[in-house]
Amino acid sequence: MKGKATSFDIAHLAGVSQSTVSRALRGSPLVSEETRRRIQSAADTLNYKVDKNASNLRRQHTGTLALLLFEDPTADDSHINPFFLSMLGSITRASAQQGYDLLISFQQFSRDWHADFAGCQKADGLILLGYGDYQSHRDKLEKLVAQGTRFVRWGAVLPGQPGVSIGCDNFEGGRTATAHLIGQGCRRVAFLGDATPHYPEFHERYRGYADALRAAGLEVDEALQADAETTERAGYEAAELLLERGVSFDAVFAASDLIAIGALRALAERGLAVPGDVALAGFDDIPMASFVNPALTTVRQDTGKAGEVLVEQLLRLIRGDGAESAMLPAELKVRRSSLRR
Amino acid sequence: MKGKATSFDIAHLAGVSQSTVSRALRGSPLVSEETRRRIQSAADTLNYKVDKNASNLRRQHTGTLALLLFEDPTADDSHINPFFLSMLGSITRASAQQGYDLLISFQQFSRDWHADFAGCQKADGLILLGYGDYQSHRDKLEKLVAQGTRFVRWGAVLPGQPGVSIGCDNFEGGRTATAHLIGQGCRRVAFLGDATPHYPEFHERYRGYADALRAAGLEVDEALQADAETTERAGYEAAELLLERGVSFDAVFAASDLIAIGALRALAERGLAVPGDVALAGFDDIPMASFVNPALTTVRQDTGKAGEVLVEQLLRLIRGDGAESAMLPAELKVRRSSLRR
DNA sequence: CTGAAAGCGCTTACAG
DNA sequence: CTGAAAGCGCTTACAG
Repeated sequence: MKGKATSFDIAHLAGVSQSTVSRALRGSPLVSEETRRRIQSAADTLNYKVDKNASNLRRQHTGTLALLLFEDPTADDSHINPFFLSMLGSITRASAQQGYDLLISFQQFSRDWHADFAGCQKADGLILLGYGDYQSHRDKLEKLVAQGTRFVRWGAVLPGQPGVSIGCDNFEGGRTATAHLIGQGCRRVAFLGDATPHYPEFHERYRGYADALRAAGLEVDEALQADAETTERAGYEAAELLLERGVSFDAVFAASDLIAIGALRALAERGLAVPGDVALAGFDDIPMASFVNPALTTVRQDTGKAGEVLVEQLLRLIRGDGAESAMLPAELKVRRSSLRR
Repeated sequence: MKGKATSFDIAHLAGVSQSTVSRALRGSPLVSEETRRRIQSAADTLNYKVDKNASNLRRQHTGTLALLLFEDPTADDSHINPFFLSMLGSITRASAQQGYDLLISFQQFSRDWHADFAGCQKADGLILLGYGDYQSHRDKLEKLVAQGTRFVRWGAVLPGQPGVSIGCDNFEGGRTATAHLIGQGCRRVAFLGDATPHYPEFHERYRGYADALRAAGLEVDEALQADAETTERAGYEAAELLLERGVSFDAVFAASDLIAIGALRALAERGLAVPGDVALAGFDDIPMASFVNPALTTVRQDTGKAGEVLVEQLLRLIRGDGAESAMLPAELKVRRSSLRR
């Protein structure tokens, strides 16, 4: 095969000007049916495809969305967090449905990522996904806003945040899960996960947890909380820490399923039965959650819906329609790990 | 902020020509250190980024790789096959490491995908990932080759295939898993999964299965095979079919973990104990495999390695170095689901 | 409805 | 080591 066909080649073949080829192929109503047909068939025989780079350069637009996936550098890098993987799938689908390509890029929190994508014309807009220290994140978000970069982020939805955020109702999720554990007769409910404003999603879950405890007339005991990022290992270690502290507890609410699954292993190794000795609940409803033994009670985040909303709001931003932050419902999924009666 | 800065803006600011700016920023050795510094600092203050579209158009290159993910349209579309998700993660990482962006695109087998990416300058090369009917796939692969499109595919590695294929040693994986089941004392080993050349990966696993049976002096009984695509539901249904046939079996080798997990559920519902009544093994080692109860014996495909090799070979193709098909080792992971003694 | 022409923002021979 | 100029392949006012 010789070099790629251009619009000039097909103009020549169809006996029209190159401008008309361009118009015809972009579906302009200005072109007559007959001309359009001739051009189309010429394009087909030459196997012509519009050059995206040229088209994008001219139109100042890319037709692609970029997904920036942040991973905590301390996470064991063998596997991506399954929750994000699930989001990735749903975002990919949603973009495709809207006719956009999706560019995926892994980023580390520390890096100067905010500059990399803003204005280099790789994408019309950005989707930010990932946990991590929000305080350090925030500056970059503000720069993004200042630069006029279109972006939406997945995360906690709180007042005063820069840009558009989509997230689930972490507070309500935490509250419901904890209330459920209390409803099972538990009185000493531990919380596994970071509980500071640095990690707003976990913090909201923690606030919901504390709220449920107080509503039941129970004390919020700091000795019952242990930090953990979202990995199985961190969950395992946090549970061990709790055990070593010697505080008594009859339930664990983990800020994520991965943490819960790690805790489950730690508890089993100490001979503690779930749910018999300790009732357990997680957060996310990753695919694994229903397969562990016992099946894990958790708060489901609807990743399918999340992807749709993220893409939809980003496209609104791109079109200049104005987008809004939104909070998606979190749904308690009761499984065996928390059923004590 | 006003419109984006161009190379002319920074040329003006640095007091040089636009060509020099371009050279300096691309790291040409022709530019003096001092000039380069001045240009760099001008670029920094104007927050200048090279426009990818323009650069790519001029250089006739994109700096991005496209991943075409094929999903069987009959699969329940709530979740992507976890094995592919894992591959996706590893491919993303590997591309990033090589300085390439990754464009992800879901495709249906039926669609005319082969034309969509070839020559439209969206990507320098293609990675094809997904199961499905190979026969219908094949024509398109041949067209891709004819068009000179650079691509590598994940799949069975067999003689006479168009293009470069990377896959794991499916035959050996199937053989080892089956031999292990036989070693556990099983004599009637069922195979769950399509076993025709239309699905070459499964077919290879089936051939390995049959080989192990014969090597042990056991008969290959067609009544012990049931078709299934890679979903939990299909695995469940295939196991049910087997049960309804009334044939006796004391082990199941499933062509994928998802199939195995579905079978596990079907067996449990009939009151059959795994591994007590039926020993079970799968293929892939998806994250879930170690979390089901009992933990699933399986053949591990090293997705991390797979992504690296795929990207590496594709880049060789792009550079014109010539790439070769390669078969990666498959490793048996023995867990509780197959241990009868 | 169609064509001639400008221009999107770069890269890279060519000339000095 | 640097600059002036051509050109990558389109899209889109402008003129007819």
